[in-house]
Amino acid sequence: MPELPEVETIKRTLETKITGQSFNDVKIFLPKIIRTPGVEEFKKQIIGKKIKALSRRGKYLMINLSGDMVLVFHLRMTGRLIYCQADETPARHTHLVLQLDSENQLRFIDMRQFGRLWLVHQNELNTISGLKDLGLEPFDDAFTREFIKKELRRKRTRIKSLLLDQSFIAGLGNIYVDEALHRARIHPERLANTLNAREASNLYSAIREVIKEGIENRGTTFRDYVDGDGRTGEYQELLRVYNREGQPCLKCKKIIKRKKIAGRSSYFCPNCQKE
DNA sequence: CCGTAACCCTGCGTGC
DNA sequence: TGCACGCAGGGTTACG
Repeated sequence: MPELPEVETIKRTLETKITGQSFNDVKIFLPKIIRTPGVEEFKKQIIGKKIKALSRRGKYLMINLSGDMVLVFHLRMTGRLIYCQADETPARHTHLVLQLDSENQLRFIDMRQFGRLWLVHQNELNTISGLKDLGLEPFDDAFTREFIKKELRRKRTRIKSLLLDQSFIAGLGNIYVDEALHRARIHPERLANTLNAREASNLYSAIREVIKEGIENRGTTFRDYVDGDGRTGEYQELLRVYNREGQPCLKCKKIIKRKKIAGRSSYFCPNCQKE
């Protein structure tokens, strides 16, 4: 499940390889993954376009093309974007193959078929619901201790729900939210407006830490995630609570619990993270 | 404003 | 061994 660190890792692994190349052909095996435009229009518009740069916003990956067009991907749960040679056997669930220069290809693979892409003009990016409503990036200059303190005060929702809300902070998903809350020693069911200044400050630091460490370790491979080269991440080795139900807390040795909160499996230490 | 749930989908773990 | 079933999960949408 690619969250910010995973998408950032994919972006970094791909950009060194594909920047400067052009899309010379395209094969679409599962048309519904393309949200806009229609299949024929998509082919017509993308063929011949040159890749100028890659960027990321929240969990969205953007490929900036010539003609001020942008190819936007959201990988959702199990989506993969792989750079490879044309003669490599296509993996199962390959839904889109973008032919680059010579024998190189960019392939979109997605077992669950939840991933989506859009091809739009630069000034139509604000028509993509979800992308246009994204909140601040954890490393945006505007994302400060003061910002989070102020925002938490006026939110009555549970802190876990709030951190998963992409219109509040962009890029956090289930794994990094649980990790951040554990570091900040905050129970996932606490109401946001009950957090004191100290807790808000700790949460701010914890979010930036886990995201930074996630990127430094090339993301978390829990099950499906791989980067643009097909390599797994390493951060799963460093997770302190996520997917560790029944195992001892690395800080206090109490047993990690799992509970469904905000519709998501939530892992926490009942001792370090009091209600 | 907030919470819950359905929806999309396939693989996998569980229980019979 | 094999089948049926339920669960997992990001984000959007609908509804109370």
